[in-house]
Amino acid sequence: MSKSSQTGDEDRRTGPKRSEASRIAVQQAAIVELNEHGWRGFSVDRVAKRAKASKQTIYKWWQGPALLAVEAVLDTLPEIVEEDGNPEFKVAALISPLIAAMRNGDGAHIWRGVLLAAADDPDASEVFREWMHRDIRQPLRHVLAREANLGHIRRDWEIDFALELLVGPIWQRLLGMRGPIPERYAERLAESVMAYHYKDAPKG
Amino acid sequence: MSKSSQTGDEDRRTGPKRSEASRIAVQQAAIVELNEHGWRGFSVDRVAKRAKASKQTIYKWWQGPALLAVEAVLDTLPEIVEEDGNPEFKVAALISPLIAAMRNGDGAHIWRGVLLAAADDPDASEVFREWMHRDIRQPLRHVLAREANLGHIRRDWEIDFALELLVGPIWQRLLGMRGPIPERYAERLAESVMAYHYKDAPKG
Amino acid sequence: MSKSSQTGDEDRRTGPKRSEASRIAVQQAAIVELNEHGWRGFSVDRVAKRAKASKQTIYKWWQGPALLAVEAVLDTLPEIVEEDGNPEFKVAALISPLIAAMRNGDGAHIWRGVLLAAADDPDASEVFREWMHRDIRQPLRHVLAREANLGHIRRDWEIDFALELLVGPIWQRLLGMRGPIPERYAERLAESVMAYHYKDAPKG
Amino acid sequence: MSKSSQTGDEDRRTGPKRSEASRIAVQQAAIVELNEHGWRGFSVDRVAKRAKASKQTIYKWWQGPALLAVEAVLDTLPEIVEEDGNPEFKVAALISPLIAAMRNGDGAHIWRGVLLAAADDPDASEVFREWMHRDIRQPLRHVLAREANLGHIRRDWEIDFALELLVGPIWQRLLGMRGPIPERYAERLAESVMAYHYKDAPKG
DNA sequence: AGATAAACGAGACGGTACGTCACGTCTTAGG
DNA sequence: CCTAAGACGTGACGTACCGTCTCGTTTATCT
Repeated sequence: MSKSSQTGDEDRRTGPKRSEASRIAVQQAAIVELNEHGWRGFSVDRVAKRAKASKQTIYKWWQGPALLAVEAVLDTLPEIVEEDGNPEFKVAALISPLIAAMRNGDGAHIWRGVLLAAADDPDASEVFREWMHRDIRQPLRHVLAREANLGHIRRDWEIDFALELLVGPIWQRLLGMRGPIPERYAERLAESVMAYHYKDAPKG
Repeated sequence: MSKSSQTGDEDRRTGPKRSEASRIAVQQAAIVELNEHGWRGFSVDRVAKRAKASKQTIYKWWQGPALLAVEAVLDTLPEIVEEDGNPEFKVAALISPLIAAMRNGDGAHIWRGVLLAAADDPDASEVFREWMHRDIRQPLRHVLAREANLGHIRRDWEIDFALELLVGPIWQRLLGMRGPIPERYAERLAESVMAYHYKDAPKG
Repeated sequence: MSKSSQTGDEDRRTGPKRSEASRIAVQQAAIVELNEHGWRGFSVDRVAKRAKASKQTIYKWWQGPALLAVEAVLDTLPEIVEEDGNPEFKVAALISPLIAAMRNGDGAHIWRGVLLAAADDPDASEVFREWMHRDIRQPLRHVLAREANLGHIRRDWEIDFALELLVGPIWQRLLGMRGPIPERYAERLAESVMAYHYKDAPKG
Repeated sequence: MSKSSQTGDEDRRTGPKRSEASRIAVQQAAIVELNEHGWRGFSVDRVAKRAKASKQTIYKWWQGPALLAVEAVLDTLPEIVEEDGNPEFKVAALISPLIAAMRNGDGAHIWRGVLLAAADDPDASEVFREWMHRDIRQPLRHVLAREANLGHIRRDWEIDFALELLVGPIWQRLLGMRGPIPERYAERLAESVMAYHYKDAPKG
């Protein structure tokens, strides 16, 4: 669960705790709504009605529709696991859960919504950026740093560019949205990142 | 000017013509509004008020806020010009007007709005996609096809992937939006496309 | 035809005359529209479209929708004819064309619209009032003045009250509008006027 | 208060009640607007602005501008009180609150608006008709029925006609609207009703 | 026979209001 | 104190009509 949906304080003393049932109902409803109406038609009122929750409760735990949508979907991603293999494979592994999610039925539609929600709202954007930083950029830096021939890729802007090469094309796919995501898409993106960086690598 | 804001028929015989002054006022107002309030706060009412136009007129010529925003900005892009030079340079030239626009003052903010507007609405998305197809994908295909070592890049999905590698990272930049777009960005994207495709190229 | 739809000047020198065909088409269309949509939904745009006339033409000859509606209907009333008979009969004759019109198919609906149109707009109201003055109040005054026993009914407010007794109930019918106008309605109204005034008459 | 502005259910259990302050502010604003702009210029937007209420709230409790106007004014009428005296006086008493309201400053203007609003809209018309039925027609029937010499006035259409004689002239006054309502107007109308019906009465 | 001018169809335009929808805040009552 | 239910002010949506205006065509009368 992301930060903003946590209580944060541990010394709360009285009254009932936050209802987990309510949280789950709201997030599930949010995903269904995002799928059925897209980000454009996403509405807190409808989520509340569907989840049989009150708007007050939603606004208490989420700052607004954008954060609600973004967190609801991000919370469904699996934990990141360190994979073994050659660096290309490791890089591909960073985005393959994302790509798997998008291939899964309405996944593309939903993730499109997330992207838009994140872009619409500064706070949601921040949450999204943090997720990407933690779950993709950080591991990516590790892989690149440890890889013998790419040890020279260290500076922030270099990592940023690698990240852009890795995930940017996914957004283009998502926004253009023609047909399903092809096979081996993650692998090809990883190859592209590698190809760009190896060209500067010291030959050996 | 994009398709939907043209009359299309040349044999209309009577009645006043579409007011060019009104069209320009509306599109300029739209850009200002997009800059000041972002896509989230973009409102036809305000555009109308600022342009001293009536909502009815706007809705007559544009289907809604999304198309209004997208066209207003796309119409400001310069015509595409064929450039000379090596293939990498030619590819970079395809996106450098876009990148130049984004570097220009509020450009990034505005283009972010365009991207969101296009993603929010199917029709705006279509207009945006057509623009990209015509102004970027088509020339890209030409460059790749003529380039000796890349003549094997022919199939649609190959072009699509090259396109994704070329523009995807820009969207990631735009959505993440930290700091300005670095120097030689277009060139680096072009290099990345080339690096990926040359790796499959028959060695010569 | 009422005043405002006449040209008024005889020294026009050049150009075509007012098109009678257009005038008729517009007035007929107006009546149909008044019937189909009531006064609430009466729209110059639709009248113009139905009559294949241009709005400009309509606004040239009529000041606005209210006058258009009122005149269109008033122009369908027959000329007033002096009738013979006892005073009660003569009084009834003053309103029987009106009542006949209201009984005629959609007449009630249409006249309801006229009443509303007249009340909505000062100019239309004036036209309506003039019609009533000329076609009902004036003849009514004559009848009352000539009738032996009612010669004492002379002052303006007395005539006005008689007029109110005579036509007021019709408006109440029109606004309440339950069921058709009963038989002998005009006669009963005339009786009521007489009954009220005879009670003050010098016995003889 | 009229029917449509009541909640109707008494077993609602949770949530805020309807705000009485808002209801009052809206109805008062409605009356002021009706007075200043007449029915023609009556606009929900302006009422909302003046009452510092939201359009949504207004549309929640009133079906539209017509019902808003009609109810706002009808709600200002005093309760009906049974009066003592001869039948003529009793009949006059039925309409004297109405006539008093019309004499009161801008009353005529406002009531004119009510009449038009009621005529413009079927639902408003129904509310108006119900009010008239309950507050005028019903008591009128009682008075006529109990009066020795008029016991023969029983059938619906007879009552209806009496009602038309009684209130119709008021509408004619309201629509023609020249000068103030004269003195003893209610009494004269009552006399007229009586005069008409006594003429058929069995001589005693 | 032009030239002149008005009438006319079509319809674009700036406005204002309509009736609906969503946001985010606030109020009430139940657990 | 958390929650469901939902009323409320704010403001945008997309549509309809008003009354003015500009086009280009079609008559009539005047030179």
